[in-house]
Amino acid sequence: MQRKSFGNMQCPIARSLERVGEWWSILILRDAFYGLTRFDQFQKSLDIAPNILARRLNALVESGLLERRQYSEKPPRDEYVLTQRGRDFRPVLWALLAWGNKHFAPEGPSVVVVNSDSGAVAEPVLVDRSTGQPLAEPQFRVAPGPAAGERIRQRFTTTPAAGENAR
Amino acid sequence: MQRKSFGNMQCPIARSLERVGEWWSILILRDAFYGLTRFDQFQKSLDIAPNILARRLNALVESGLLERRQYSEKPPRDEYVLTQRGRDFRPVLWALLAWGNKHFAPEGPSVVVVNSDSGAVAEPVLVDRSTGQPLAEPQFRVAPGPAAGERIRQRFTTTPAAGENAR
DNA sequence: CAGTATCCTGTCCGATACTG
DNA sequence: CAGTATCGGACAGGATACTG
Repeated sequence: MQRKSFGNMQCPIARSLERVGEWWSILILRDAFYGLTRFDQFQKSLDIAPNILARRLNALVESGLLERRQYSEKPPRDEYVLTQRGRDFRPVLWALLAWGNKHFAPEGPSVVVVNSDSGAVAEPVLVDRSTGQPLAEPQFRVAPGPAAGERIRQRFTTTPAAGENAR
Repeated sequence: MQRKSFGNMQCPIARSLERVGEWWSILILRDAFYGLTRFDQFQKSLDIAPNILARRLNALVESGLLERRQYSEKPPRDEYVLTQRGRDFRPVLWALLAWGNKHFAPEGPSVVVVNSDSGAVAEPVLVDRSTGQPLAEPQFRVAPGPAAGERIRQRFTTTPAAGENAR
């Protein structure tokens, strides 16, 4: 990890982890989605050391997930807002939320996704956009894409359970 | 993180991160979904030090994501297979995959989700199971659930953009 | 208020050697 | 093959003090 390339960097999952692999990064994004934008809002919310917060915030800006925006000039003040790339991260967050609720909340969920109008609790499911089918196995699986290099292609031809899941 | 509680541990996202917060954990799960089960398969695939692999594998077993299963007795041999809890993690992985493909694959995707039968490339979208509506803002938002404690409840009443997203 | 500058610690991780 | 045992390095993260 860190800068050492990390397995096969062609893998989109590994690439994603390059940007949000640290704990705080994801929690900061969670709070950004919640509407927090200012340094000290994050700090209070997360109870994180200021230097660490600054470091993670900078990393997120460099990765293009957050954008620094000056909201005051007299005393120069910056706020951090989600970019499109950052906003696109929400499904990951909500998938994580759904998984956590299902498996690590014996007392019931403390945070849920709801319909803003009706207030009805939503149950997040991953589906294929065009067909609407739930993305479950064995109906769906991962496969090499058009830009797959040799290394990735091999994984799908030489390994024991190519396409099948471990049972 | 580590054992220091980590912000608000009632948050399902934080709880999830407790189990899969480390880089290798997620990559190991990715490979487990791919069908790998044996120690040295993971090691070769990930190019990870054996002691680290053992550590992460044990953590995953302790968290109930993987299950150790003896597949040979003469020489005792264990393999690691996904539990139900582990299999439920797939949406997170695929959301991560979709996000990586969209934002960090200028040359096009190297790995995609496909329909096993037709081979058609699927586009993962998070929707509400009962209504089928895409889980996007501002139609949907997070809200305190039935088991929300005081601290969580406060976040949704006292902060600037309760329910709204940063624009 | 929004950070920066230091110093320190924990531990994640890498490399290597060894074993049933 | 499936790990365990050690040693060391890098860095995330914590605590604290300071500044425009």
